[in-house]
Amino acid sequence: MTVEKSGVECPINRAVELFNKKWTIQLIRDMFFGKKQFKEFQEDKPDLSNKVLSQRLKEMEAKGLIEKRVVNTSPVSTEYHLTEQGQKLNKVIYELAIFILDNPNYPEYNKNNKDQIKELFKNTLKVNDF
Amino acid sequence: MTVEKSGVECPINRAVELFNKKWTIQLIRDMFFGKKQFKEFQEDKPDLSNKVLSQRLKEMEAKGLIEKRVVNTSPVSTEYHLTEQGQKLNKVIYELAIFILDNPNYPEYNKNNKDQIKELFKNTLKVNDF
DNA sequence: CGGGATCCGGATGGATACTG
DNA sequence: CAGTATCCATCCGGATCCCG
Repeated sequence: MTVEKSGVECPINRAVELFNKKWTIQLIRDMFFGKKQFKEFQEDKPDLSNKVLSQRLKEMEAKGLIEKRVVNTSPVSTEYHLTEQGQKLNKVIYELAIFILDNPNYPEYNKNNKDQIKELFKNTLKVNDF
Repeated sequence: MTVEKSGVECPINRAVELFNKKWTIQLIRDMFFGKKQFKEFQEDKPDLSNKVLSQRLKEMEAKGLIEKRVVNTSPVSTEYHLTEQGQKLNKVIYELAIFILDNPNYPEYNKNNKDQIKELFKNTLKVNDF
């Protein structure tokens, strides 16, 4: 690629480093959709173990995508939020969704639900705001 | 998520199924940047083995992202191209690149090279065409 | 050149049990 | 609720050799 010749890594390689661990993308999506607590992230993911979830959250925090807030100590209450940087992933998530929704290989998305889901993503991700 | 309640999978889950595997994103990027041959994909990836590359190409073909063209039989010459669907990933790739380039955590991209790389991606991915 | 077959190691992640 | 500690299965992928 031309990028390498200028002496820097291709940004796509950097991006892959950030997102190729399992569950990472879904966790970011979940935070856009309002999930904050450790347990919430596991609700619709029966095979996301404590260990892996804990690892992912730490990694994402170390990479500056999310931040951890200890809200209360007894009972323990912790919240995870997207950082300002993390929120800039809204367009990536949106384009991923659009790619699938507009893909004829996924007929489960039809005229009955497609536009609704698009609107849901568009509003939730605030695609036009940033 | 609200999506699940409408009876369909979240499109992000579907997207993750497509791109989870190692090298997939880079291979798609490479094809946007003109690479076509088996060997070309390995050039800047010293640890992408024949086996894994072969697997990835087959998977991507099965998923309708790329197509295989046997150009010549002796000597063997095969080309891999993005399908019409695959080409619609241009915006996903673009947004991934932009996210990294505009991220202050990657100071290797500075005023000297950032705009150049952005232009390169914008032109190569033809972001405004589709 | 474009792969297939085998072999094998390390990394990843899931299950379970336990703790503050 | 939010994790930690262990154990274990699997899977993924790299190396090597081989073939048309």
